[in-house]
Amino acid sequence: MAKSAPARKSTEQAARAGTPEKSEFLRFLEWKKLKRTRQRDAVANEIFRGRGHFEPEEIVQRLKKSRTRVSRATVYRTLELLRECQLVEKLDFGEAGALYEHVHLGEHHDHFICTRCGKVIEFHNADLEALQSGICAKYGFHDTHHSLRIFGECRECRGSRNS
Amino acid sequence: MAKSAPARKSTEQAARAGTPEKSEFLRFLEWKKLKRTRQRDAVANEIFRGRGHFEPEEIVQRLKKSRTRVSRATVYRTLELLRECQLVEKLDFGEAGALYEHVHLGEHHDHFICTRCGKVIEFHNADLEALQSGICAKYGFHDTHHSLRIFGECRECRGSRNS
DNA sequence: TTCGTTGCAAAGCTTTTGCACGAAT
DNA sequence: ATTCGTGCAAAAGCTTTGCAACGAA
Repeated sequence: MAKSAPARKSTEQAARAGTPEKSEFLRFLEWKKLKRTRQRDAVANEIFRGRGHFEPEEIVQRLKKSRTRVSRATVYRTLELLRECQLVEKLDFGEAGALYEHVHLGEHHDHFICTRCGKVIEFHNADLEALQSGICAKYGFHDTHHSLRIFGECRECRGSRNS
Repeated sequence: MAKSAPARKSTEQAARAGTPEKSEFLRFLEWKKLKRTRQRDAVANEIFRGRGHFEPEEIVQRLKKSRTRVSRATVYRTLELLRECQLVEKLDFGEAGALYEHVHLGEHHDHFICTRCGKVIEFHNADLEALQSGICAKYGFHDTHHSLRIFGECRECRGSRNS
């Protein structure tokens, strides 16, 4: 990609990057004076393509099937970069195991995690966000991001209470 | 401990257990028909003694210095039991590493995690809890426990903005 | 050309497990 | 006596790292 004339400005490069998240990543690389490589592109694309949660190994496997081979080490190294610029978050759903999640720019959400069926449900509530902001202000804490996980039983599992 | 006449009822045994968390644990063991052992007592005591966060290895080391030797394997096995009865929670503070936390009965709290100095600040807000309950109800989700982590900069770090 | 980046394989860590011995009821 | 729990050491994962070759700017 970007095989024609190389971009001169970050905005140019970012503009043809596909998703806004990808642009953000490219901007981050530039800012950090890091190089844009085939591998970093591939990892980022693979992650930004999906909307769900994933494990590092999953990305390694998916890429194995694609034309761009990326080593496990590089996947981990790139994941770390994506964490640094907050495009990816590490989650921990307890029983369900530790996962990563692709953060969609400007689309924060929280999670319900059903401890019976393992389902992860996303939700968003503006009042909740507002209240959290208020609490942060009260404590003089400057919130950059946050994560709320509610564990319990989902509606379906509650319905079929037969165990 | 409990060297005189063995307890007949859970309440008896639990009554002289020290902290309410410890009682809860003993009740759990009884309920699960598991045995109360020197090692399980030692691990639980060590955890309930502190109020902070800890890593499994920390408990192993602290116990190494005490008179009750407990193997690493047993610490992990006991930690799993404590998780089962929700007396201990696994947290994930990102940069700061994955930790466990001793859950104080009836004293739920959330966390601010300063990504600059690594400090973890606990807070509690009743409105927030109420709002969360409301959201759960709306989604038909039965909340058993939840975890809110807010990442950012604490007041002190914001003040000394010199980097 | 010059550094940063990658791949590989080795090393590191944390956590889990099989098994024989030991302890609790 | 039984049955469950423990310690040990080996095994498993998962993640990180050193180093020579490679590739982007």
